[in-house]
Amino acid sequence: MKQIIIFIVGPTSSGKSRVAASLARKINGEVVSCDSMQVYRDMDIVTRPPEKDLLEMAAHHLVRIISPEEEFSAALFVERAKTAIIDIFADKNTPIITGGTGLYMKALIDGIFEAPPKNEILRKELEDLAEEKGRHALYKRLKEIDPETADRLHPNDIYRIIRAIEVYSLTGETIAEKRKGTEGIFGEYDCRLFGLEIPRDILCSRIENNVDKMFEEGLVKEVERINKLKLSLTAKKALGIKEITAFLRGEISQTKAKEELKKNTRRYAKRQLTWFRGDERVMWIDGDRSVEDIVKEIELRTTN
RNA sequence: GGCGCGGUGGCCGAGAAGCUAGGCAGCGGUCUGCAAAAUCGCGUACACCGGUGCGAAUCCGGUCCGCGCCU
Repeated sequence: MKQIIIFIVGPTSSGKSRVAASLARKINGEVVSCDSMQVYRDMDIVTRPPEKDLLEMAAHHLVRIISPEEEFSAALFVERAKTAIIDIFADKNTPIITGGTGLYMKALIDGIFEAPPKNEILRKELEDLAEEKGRHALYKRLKEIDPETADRLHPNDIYRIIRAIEVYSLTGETIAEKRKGTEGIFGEYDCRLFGLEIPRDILCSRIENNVDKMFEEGLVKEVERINKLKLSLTAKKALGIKEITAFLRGEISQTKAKEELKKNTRRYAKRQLTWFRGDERVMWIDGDRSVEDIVKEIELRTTN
């Protein structure tokens, strides 16, 4: 019989962390965070890692493990998450993977193909080419080497077009080919995916409250502090940095910065929903009720 | 009460007889090494009622509402 892994997904502010920690305590589980930003240390107001009481409730993995100056990626996540899962099973506990980073989740569950990491020189070259001759020139190039992937991408999606060309240039194998042979942990374990569903208006008001709280806790000071670091490209993308930096530069008012952050967080939540809604394997459960009730339902649905 | 100006999709805003401005917000989607990112798609609205035109958001008359000035 396969070992069970529980996944809890949902948009930001849906209460995943609390549910995960409570569930972990109840069933001898350990939480593995699947979050591209909570891996970073020293920026707790921006990334909002699980609160202290939750960390005390159960063991947590992949939370606050690297410096904001370090780069992170889906592939690095998968590597570390797999290690964590093995360790947890070794302790005879149940892994509870929780988080809102859809790509990381998918990479772990369905696999991520073996390929070298980004190559700055090559990327610069391709970016320059796009600058000079336009995005369509790059798209055309991809179409020649990997028509299958090109068909799946929009000609303006320069970001992925570059990666696709990069992978081919570095390995001589196209993404389309590589994808065929990759598998994640889905077949290896009995994966149970749960999604916390919350009415959009309630979710939005929670998001707004959270942003207000972040300001009260000293968001501005924190961003001022971390801006002195050489933030990695990954860490730099955390919500709040762009907005507060604009305020610190005097480009916008603090009120405006707050509004922008709320808006961008709402949009982020929407994109997360789009991501998880598309996965047929996710069992959606009502997230707008007490943590105990939610935990109970997950437990019930996991045991049979 | 009289005169004038104006009422355009959730908001802002152009157009002044035929050629569905645009922006913002919102909604939906895509996603394989920066993903809290990047990227794509989606709205025929012109206050109301009549009239004149082949044709009216655009012209005419009236009604209502808002603003301003006058008595």
